[in-house]
Amino acid sequence: MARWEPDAPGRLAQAALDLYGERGFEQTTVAEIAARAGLSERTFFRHFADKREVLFAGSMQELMVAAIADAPDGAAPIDAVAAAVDAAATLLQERREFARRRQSVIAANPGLQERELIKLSALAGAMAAALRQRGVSEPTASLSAEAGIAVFKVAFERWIDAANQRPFIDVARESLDQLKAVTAGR
Amino acid sequence: MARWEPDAPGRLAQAALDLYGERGFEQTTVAEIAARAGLSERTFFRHFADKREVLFAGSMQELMVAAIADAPDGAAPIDAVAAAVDAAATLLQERREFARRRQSVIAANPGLQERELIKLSALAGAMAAALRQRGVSEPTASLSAEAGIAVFKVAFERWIDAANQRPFIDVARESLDQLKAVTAGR
DNA sequence: ACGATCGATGTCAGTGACTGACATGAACGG
DNA sequence: CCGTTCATGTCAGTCACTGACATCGATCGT
Repeated sequence: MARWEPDAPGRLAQAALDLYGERGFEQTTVAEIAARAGLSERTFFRHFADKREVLFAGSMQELMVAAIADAPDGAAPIDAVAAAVDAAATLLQERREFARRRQSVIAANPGLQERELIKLSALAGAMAAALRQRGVSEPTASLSAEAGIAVFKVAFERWIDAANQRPFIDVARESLDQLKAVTAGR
Repeated sequence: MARWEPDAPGRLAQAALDLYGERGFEQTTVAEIAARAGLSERTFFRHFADKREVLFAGSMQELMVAAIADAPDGAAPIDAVAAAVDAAATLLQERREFARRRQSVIAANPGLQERELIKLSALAGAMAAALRQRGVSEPTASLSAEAGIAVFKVAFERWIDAANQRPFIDVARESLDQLKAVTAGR
């Protein structure tokens, strides 16, 4: 028989998202999250570096980096980036309700927004590294990656909006076309 | 005679930058900063929302928003954004040593990087609003602003690098041209 | 001139995030 | 069967941050 209930990190993440949604992020103590997951406060901090990190455990970065690595040899940097955005869009499309709940918690708290931004920044750095791996030089690699993140952010905001039922991938592709138009001076 | 020494926020900011540079951000307590400025810990928190905020008191946002508002009527969104980046570059050029010290402290601490990112994000939001004020519609306004921030970030990193003695404004203009090339598929 | 008010500061006690040190006990390899 | 490992618990401590209340020159109205 197992000594402990399985998947402690998952239970903690679930309890945290629920409580953050019910009472708000600041009104929730780590002790409460741990109690709901049947664990001690100390164990929470063994699985997550801090109270915010529990909302950012995903694996989108690996997915997008892989998409860049797998892009066809002849693809321009911006096209490899577009493939990565497509991959992320597809992943999120499957978890739309989870994404919406999580985003509404983040939108309500500046500290969580900070964490989200640094995650996106790390993602941009990883994408730039993946581009360099393909032989793209700086600053083209960083600018391409940053452009991809900008497109992702704008598209995500439009997609998550309740009134908008279009697939993420469509919104993302449209947003990229619009960025191209903007930087072309139109 | 004045009841207190003048410019409490300025003294606190100076003491904080010095101490963060000497011992590192995490190894510095707010009590130490306040003591060096001849004030109480409580007073620190009356002037700055938290221990990080003391490094982010500048007025670059107003400057860049004004540059967008003042751009010629016929200017394309990306050109108004370019004018804003030029203005910021000129401001920072005059404070190069301060900017370098501050940046080396920020570079050493993820928490400070988070704060910097959310400041840049707020800046992007304000620039987008200034563009909308000029009649630019969404998502063009947001994408133009994000593109400007991406250029600013890349250019700043290259300019602050010790080996690089080129004026910020030159680096910034070159970076914008490179972003244009990237999104054009080159 | 003088009292009422204001505003920047100080003091103090409290909460909660996070950390380090040490203990526990089922599982697992040899 | 025994020693090690590993996920967890317990406990004490530090420090960021907050609310409540006190202080006392400066300032304003009369």
